[in-house]
Amino acid sequence: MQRFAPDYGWFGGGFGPAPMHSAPTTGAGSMTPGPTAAPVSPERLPDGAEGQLTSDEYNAWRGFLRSHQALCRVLDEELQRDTGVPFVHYDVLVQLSNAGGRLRMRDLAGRLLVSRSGATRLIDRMERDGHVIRERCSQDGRGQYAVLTSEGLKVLDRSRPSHLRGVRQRFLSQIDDDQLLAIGAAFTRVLRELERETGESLL
Amino acid sequence: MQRFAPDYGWFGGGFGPAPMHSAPTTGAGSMTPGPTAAPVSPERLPDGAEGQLTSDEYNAWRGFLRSHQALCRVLDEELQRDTGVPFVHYDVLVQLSNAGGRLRMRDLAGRLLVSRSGATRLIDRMERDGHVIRERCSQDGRGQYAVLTSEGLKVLDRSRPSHLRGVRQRFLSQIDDDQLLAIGAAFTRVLRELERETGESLL
DNA sequence: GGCAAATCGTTGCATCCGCAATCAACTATA
DNA sequence: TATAGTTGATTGCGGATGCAACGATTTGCC
Repeated sequence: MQRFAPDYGWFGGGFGPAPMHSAPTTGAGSMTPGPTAAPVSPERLPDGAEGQLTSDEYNAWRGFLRSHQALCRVLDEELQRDTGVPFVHYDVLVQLSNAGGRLRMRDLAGRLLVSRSGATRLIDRMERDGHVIRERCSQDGRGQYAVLTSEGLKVLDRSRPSHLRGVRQRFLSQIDDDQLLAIGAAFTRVLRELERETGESLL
Repeated sequence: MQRFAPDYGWFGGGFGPAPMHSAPTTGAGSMTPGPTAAPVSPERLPDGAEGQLTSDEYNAWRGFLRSHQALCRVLDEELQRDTGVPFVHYDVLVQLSNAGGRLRMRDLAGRLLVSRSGATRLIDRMERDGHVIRERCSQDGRGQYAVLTSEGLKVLDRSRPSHLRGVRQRFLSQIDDDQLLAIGAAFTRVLRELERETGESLL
């Protein structure tokens, strides 16, 4: 299962000439796929402005993408198995708890980084589960609060330790203190840049 | 739009006593939500084994989660706008290109970290777009290859520069060289740990 | 060789999500 | 105060995904 080029094709010119491919209509089929893949020189800096990634850049970016996928899947499975709560619901419980128990739908959507309709449906489900209830907003007749129920809080308290253990084992304990600081600072800057670009508040 | 406690409630004991909440059946409604949120002491180490996060840990973990959400959304929008290709399709094109132009469905699913049915549907769509075709596998009668078409390769080449520019601007250029190395190394370890746990190959 | 078990890709089904449209309620301006 | 424009939440709809089940094929074992 060796994989020479660490895929994503983002640095080092990939495979030299250009891979053969069959026309969309008929596949010629005389291809010998793997063995002649050009070995890639590491640390090749971006050529012009057109953008290849150095191997360090590549590692960071692809590691970021794939770690997130794999990590979230595993954590979600674990959470569901242990407490029956999906990762997204857990996130809602935490946000509500941190906000003092209640949050306008709009603000909840903002903190979760989901659309408004997404938040509506999410709270629908969690209301069915008895973990939140809706309450009309007295100041603004259009508004709805999502309110954490005692059942919801119990579920949060019950699932937090195991979830945090999972996060520690798979993420935090793989990272030494310097890296932790570096990562925290880097992501803060990333979010700040995205805030600047989109106008949304992300921090 | 101030937000005192950096939400996710993962360090520092959150709000002291326990937030009031109404019973699921009837919301009493006499809550004064925000202002008395207990100020949080930063850098409080995990108390026992039950797991709170230090603020550094919290920053890294939450930054990781939120950056990914925000970043992928923006990059996907940009990619779709510029070239009509969704981020997922781009990933497929890259994987195929790196593999020399063709990949068994199973391997493609593995590299994309999606389910097999997910890969099937994905290739269905991309085949409709003319970016890939299917080819039977001669060695294994069960197998199918997803094969990059010349059209697909053209699309990849056309979208790569702009996409990479976006990745640079929003991610790589927010990170200095030390941080880049730290992040790359950290994620590699994270993936290795997940490989150990799940048995799948992720690197 | 022959049969059981495993693997590959696909499909039905259910779930979840975002966009656009909608209705209700608030705000600003004349 | 009247009216237009904005904002909040919900709903219909289509798209994308995973799980379980299925048929086809290969592999392992006797």
